[in-house]
Amino acid sequence: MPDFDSAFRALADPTRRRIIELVAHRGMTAGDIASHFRTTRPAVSQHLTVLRNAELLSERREGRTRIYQANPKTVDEVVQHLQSFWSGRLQVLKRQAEREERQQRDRQ
Amino acid sequence: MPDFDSAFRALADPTRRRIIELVAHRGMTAGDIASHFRTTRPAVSQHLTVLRNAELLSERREGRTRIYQANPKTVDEVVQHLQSFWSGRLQVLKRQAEREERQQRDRQ
DNA sequence: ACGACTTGTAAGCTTTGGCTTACATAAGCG
DNA sequence: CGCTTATGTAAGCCAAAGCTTACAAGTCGT
Repeated sequence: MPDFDSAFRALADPTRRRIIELVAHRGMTAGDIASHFRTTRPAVSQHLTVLRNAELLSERREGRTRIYQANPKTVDEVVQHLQSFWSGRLQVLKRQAEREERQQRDRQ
Repeated sequence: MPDFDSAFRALADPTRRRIIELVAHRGMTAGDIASHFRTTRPAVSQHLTVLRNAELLSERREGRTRIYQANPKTVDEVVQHLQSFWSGRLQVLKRQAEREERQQRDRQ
């Protein structure tokens, strides 16, 4: 079970979100990931630490490189948690909002 | 279309996430919301501003009160965006991870 | 053992973020 | 018109976060 607090905090940074997208499909080495950004390599390394602590990425060592890959289970749980905010009322409220929007449009 | 950056940043704070849960079902006045927290009312008011700017809440004025309610459309879009990180590979990777976990368990 | 390569960590700086107190604004009520 | 109620805004403070440079720690090849 992930810590939602650290997960949401990790997702707050745009660089970290881009990192997750990068390694969603396949694993990549730390240096390879860093090369996709303008910031320095240590900065990216720190982002990787944050993402790993949030269990959004998994790390495996291979020779002298470290390979990072997204941890789909955690992201999935974050999505589930976000959806549970609405506890099934999402659809209801959405329809309600659309209805109100329609009424407002029709009034004009 | 919401600004994902401000939305994710808004969700990074635990108090703000609790606020969203509070007003997911029904609208509540600013003071009513603030009474659910230990922090001062102005602090909560600032959180409400952040959430409104991220379009996660909608505000309507009623007399001398302001009523806040979650904006399901934006939350929904954030969820969609998170899921799109995986572009359909979520299930694949999840099964893969579970398979690896099983293998690792069986090895012990 | 040595040198190059890959990566993480420490220290320090600057910006951002959240909190508090004090003040401003605006609506309702007598 | 004052007075109260409901709320937002401004100023200032402190902690957290992100960046950079410098350094440490493994790993591979010769």
